[in-house]
Amino acid sequence: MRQTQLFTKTRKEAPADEMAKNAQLLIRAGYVHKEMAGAYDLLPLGFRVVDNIKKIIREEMNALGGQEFIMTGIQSKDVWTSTDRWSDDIVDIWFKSELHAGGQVGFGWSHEEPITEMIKNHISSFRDLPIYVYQFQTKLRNELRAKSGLMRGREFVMKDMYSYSTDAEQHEKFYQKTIDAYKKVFDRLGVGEDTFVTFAAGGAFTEFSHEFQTICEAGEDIIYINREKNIAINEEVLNEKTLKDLNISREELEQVKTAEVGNIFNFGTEKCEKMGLYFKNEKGETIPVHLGSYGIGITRMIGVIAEKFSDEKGLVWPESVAPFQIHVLVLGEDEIVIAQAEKLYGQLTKRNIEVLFDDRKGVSPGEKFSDADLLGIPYRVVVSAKTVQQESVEIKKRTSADSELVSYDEFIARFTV
RNA sequence: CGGGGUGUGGUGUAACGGCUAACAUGCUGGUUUUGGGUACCAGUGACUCUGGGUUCGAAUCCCAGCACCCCGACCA
Repeated sequence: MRQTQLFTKTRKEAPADEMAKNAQLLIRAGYVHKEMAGAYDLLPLGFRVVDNIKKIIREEMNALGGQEFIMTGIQSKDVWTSTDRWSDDIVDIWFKSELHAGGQVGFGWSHEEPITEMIKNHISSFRDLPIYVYQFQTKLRNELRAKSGLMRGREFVMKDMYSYSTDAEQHEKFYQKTIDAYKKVFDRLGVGEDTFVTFAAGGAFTEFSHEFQTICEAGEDIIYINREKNIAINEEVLNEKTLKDLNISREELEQVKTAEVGNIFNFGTEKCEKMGLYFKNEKGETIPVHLGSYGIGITRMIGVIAEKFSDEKGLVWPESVAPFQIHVLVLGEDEIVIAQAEKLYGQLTKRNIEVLFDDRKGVSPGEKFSDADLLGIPYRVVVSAKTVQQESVEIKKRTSADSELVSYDEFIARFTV
């Protein structure tokens, strides 16, 4: 994409009311625009990042046998009264509205109840199970206090997957597979090293749920980890019993601040019993379905990545999520130089390599460099009078201070998969 | 929801209760410059969040509302 066609602009200063580093950088670089507290537009650059994150998750969820679908954002009151979660006294983050035709609707903060209700139409026999479905949904939550930029919003995108299984064993098998798939996802997103499968409060049916917690100063959670034994425990369940169960002592644990980027939860048969989701087994008996839910916060993930991968100059995207792979900068307005840059840009795009081409005229080299640093695209490639003279380009990784001169052919070859 | 703070051109800031609300940045036009936000000239752009009140006079003081930020609580 040509930078002259990109409608967003960079800015030197972040809005004064934005304290969170992730929001400051993302706004300055033009990835997002703030509509109101806890609500951010995804501008073209931010949209591309979200898309890349989705692609990775989609691949891993499909590999698990997940089927992608999408549910509505508005939800009926009845569905939620069956599990007693419609009341504001019980769920305090509801956005609700009245229908002109009469009756109330809620705006989805979760889809556990509606999906289970919908699934009732499709399950009657053990032959119909298991079912794994997932969606990328915009969730609306009337948070008492939005904060930390993209990390706790009132509107955010979440991948939520649900598993419907015949029994505990079938459920457990999938649950474990999902843990592995999630690990792959976070590895691919570049945060695998710092992401821990964490024991957390489990609710009525199970003792623990599992949270995926990524070390992040801007996070809201405190967890205790032991890297060697690969154990992580949320502060909320850290007690003598937990330590004993996990066979670890308090002294072996390191306290870290984290952001919850994923959560997987076993409902057992509780919710399906409440909602009347049963099936007939081989013997013709009527049995409640086992339900599991598995979430990943997509937009929060962007915030976490921005927090973790950035420096004083700007963002530093991992290649897997970067809006573009290469940022080509043309310096000066010498016709030969511009022609060479155009030629390379054409060659790269023809090979489906994602390139942002800084073709702006009348913009000084310094400004282009600063913008490139702020945008944080993994590879910066400079085409200038100097490089053209040597029939080469200058490549610099965003993560490195050094650059190297590379011939045109080698440059193209290097990025051709 | 409890506590604290802040609302001034697009953005960041300034202005004792008193001249036409200042500066930087951005944007427009021009000259200049071309490997780290080049320099200069000329322009552009604000009912000082809203509504009341005090005062001869309010961006400035008071009250209310709204918005935003921070701390806490909350976060199946």
